[in-house]
Amino acid sequence: MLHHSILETLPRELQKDALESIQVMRLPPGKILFRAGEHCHGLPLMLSGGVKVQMTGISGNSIVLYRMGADDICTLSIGCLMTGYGYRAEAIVEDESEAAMIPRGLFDRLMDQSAAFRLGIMESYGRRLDDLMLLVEEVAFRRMDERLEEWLNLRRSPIHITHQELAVELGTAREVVSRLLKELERKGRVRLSRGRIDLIE
Amino acid sequence: MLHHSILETLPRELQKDALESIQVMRLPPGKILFRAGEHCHGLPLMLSGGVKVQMTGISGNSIVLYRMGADDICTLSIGCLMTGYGYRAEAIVEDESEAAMIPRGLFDRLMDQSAAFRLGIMESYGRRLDDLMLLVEEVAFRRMDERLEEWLNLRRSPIHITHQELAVELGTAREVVSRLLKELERKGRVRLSRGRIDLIE
DNA sequence: GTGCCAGTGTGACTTTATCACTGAACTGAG
DNA sequence: CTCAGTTCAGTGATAAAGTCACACTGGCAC
Repeated sequence: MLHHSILETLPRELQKDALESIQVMRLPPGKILFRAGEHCHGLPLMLSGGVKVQMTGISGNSIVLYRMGADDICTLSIGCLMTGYGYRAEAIVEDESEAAMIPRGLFDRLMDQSAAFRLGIMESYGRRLDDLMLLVEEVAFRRMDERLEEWLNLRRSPIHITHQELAVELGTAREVVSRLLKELERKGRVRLSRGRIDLIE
Repeated sequence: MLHHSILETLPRELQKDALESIQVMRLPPGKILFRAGEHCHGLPLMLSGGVKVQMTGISGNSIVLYRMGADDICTLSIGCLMTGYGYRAEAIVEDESEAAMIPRGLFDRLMDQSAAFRLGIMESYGRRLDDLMLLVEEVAFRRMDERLEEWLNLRRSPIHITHQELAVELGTAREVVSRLLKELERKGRVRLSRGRIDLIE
């Protein structure tokens, strides 16, 4: 079902209009929502599921910048939509998701006619900037073993992920993750197996 | 003089209105435009000069996130303005600057009534997200010696800066900067003196 | 001058990144 | 099932970067 809180805020008539011209996309896990360099043809509103946004540097290394979940707005798309530049990052569907595509014309109309819609967009932008600022600090100054433990503790055991994927989450090298995990296993905090991490206690 | 391209785009009548309720601030070097935790009472438009935005992590380390110059918009303020949260970063005036303060009410009105104003705001947001994404990649993956040289080569010799300040620019430790600079001096690329770096050639 | 202090230099050590390689675990074809 | 190919994980060696501790020094205030 098409349900997103930013659409709820619209006046009844505008909402009706909107619901007609919006198409809902079903996104299976692994699907690429957009790639680096691609152009943007609409603003995706996340209805359900989960999508990660990551970027690959010139060095070839990648890092996950943030995630989008139900009721999020793909803020990154707005910039591409307005300036016509291509995406700098890529978005990969993690959990079975649904997203509503708002075409450029409708976006302009909603921005023009609804203060609540504008507020939603601005808030979303603000949160995203905040996320990225925190990430910069994290990457620049925090210790990798702390960040790894924190990341693990935010999940529910067992965690299905390869060391390489975990390295991309943290923006480091696979070997570093392997060594730190091995250290945690020695301390009895985790149990390791291929593509899987079990948290202990 | 109050001149900012986003104001130029306004329809004549709105522009007249705007110019009346906007107050211009003179900002001497060293002045703090806003501090972390402070609340925001308007959107600053940069008319001239230069301001750096930096953030201090829990660790106490700081890093420069980006700079604002003439004709820029302090995008970071919009989020604070709309959500009411405090700033996460601080803004420090570097060169003698002027900024126009757009109060909340006027901002809302401009967003409501001018598509060009909205476009300007969105573009500014997009650029800022882009900047931060590039910074994340830079901090996570690039070598410090390269980043240092690049930073130096973007300035005009002599550069008046302490090693500590340069460390904040790059998000690293003072000792690292000192050692890398010493290495550059040994290679004959720079000449070092207290609070000053001369580029050679 | 003398004392003070921000700024700088450097050794010792830890943490993280990179490179190179090994072996183990899974997959699919036959 | 067996074998070959591929992905994933472990690890040593080495280099780069971060941390801690402390010595030195240039310039300003008195």
